[in-house]
Amino acid sequence: MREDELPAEGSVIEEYLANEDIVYGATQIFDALSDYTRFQILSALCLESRSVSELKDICHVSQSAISHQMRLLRDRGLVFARRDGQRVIYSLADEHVATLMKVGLEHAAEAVSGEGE
Amino acid sequence: MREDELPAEGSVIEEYLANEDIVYGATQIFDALSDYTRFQILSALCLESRSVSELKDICHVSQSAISHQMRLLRDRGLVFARRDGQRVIYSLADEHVATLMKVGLEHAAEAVSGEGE
DNA sequence: TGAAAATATGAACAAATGCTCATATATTGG
DNA sequence: CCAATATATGAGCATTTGTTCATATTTTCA
Repeated sequence: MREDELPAEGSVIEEYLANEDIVYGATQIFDALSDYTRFQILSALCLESRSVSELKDICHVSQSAISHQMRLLRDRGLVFARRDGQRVIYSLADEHVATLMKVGLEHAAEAVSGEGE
Repeated sequence: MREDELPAEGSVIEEYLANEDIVYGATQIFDALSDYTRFQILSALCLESRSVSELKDICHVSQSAISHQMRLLRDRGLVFARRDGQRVIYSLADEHVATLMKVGLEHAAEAVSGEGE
């Protein structure tokens, strides 16, 4: 089916919701974004690629903690690593991440500003 | 500042990222979407409002499990409850949720279809 | 009023999570 | 080759999480 042809009935989203693997996969990317450290890592990588030690400075956690988190993010296909001498440079591997973070931040910004209502 | 006036420099997103409360709030909404049961609940509520027992049937978990999850979602402002006789009807309270789920599902759908590469 | 139906809540518990600490591995320059 | 630097990994641990079980609360209807 060509991309500009819309299905006669039912939405693509509902098709996705009916697929257990896809739903589970969706929860996995949200899980990746649900931890403060990982969110900081991914937001830093949205702007530019970074080494482990740079990420450690940005997130104010130990080198080991960063490495453990990078493994998780690598395993889930959200970042990829490339070696540059002694350093390992991580980059964002998924274009959806930036979109998600943007919407999540907008949600939170509204919630924070509208706190005293 | 009027909404259609853009700031002279820097992006809104970077402003949000500099605000700890906003970043934490963002991780909280992702956390809500990171559990399979909660994701099912919220996706059901995207389509229409539902009672606890309806959600229990949709998610195949106990009534108690649903109630506990609804409390969490209520506390985070993602759903609101209205009583209708013996039933309590839950509705989606946040328009960002649907957007996030859509992007998350699209991400997962690509990951699933592109598994054998 | 009292039983039935729907929902909420608290305690308890197993599983998952994110960190630290110690140590292993990899790369570079002298 | 060796020391220094950067990163990865495994074990251990405290905390968090999602569920179940039992029970409380709320509402309706006979």
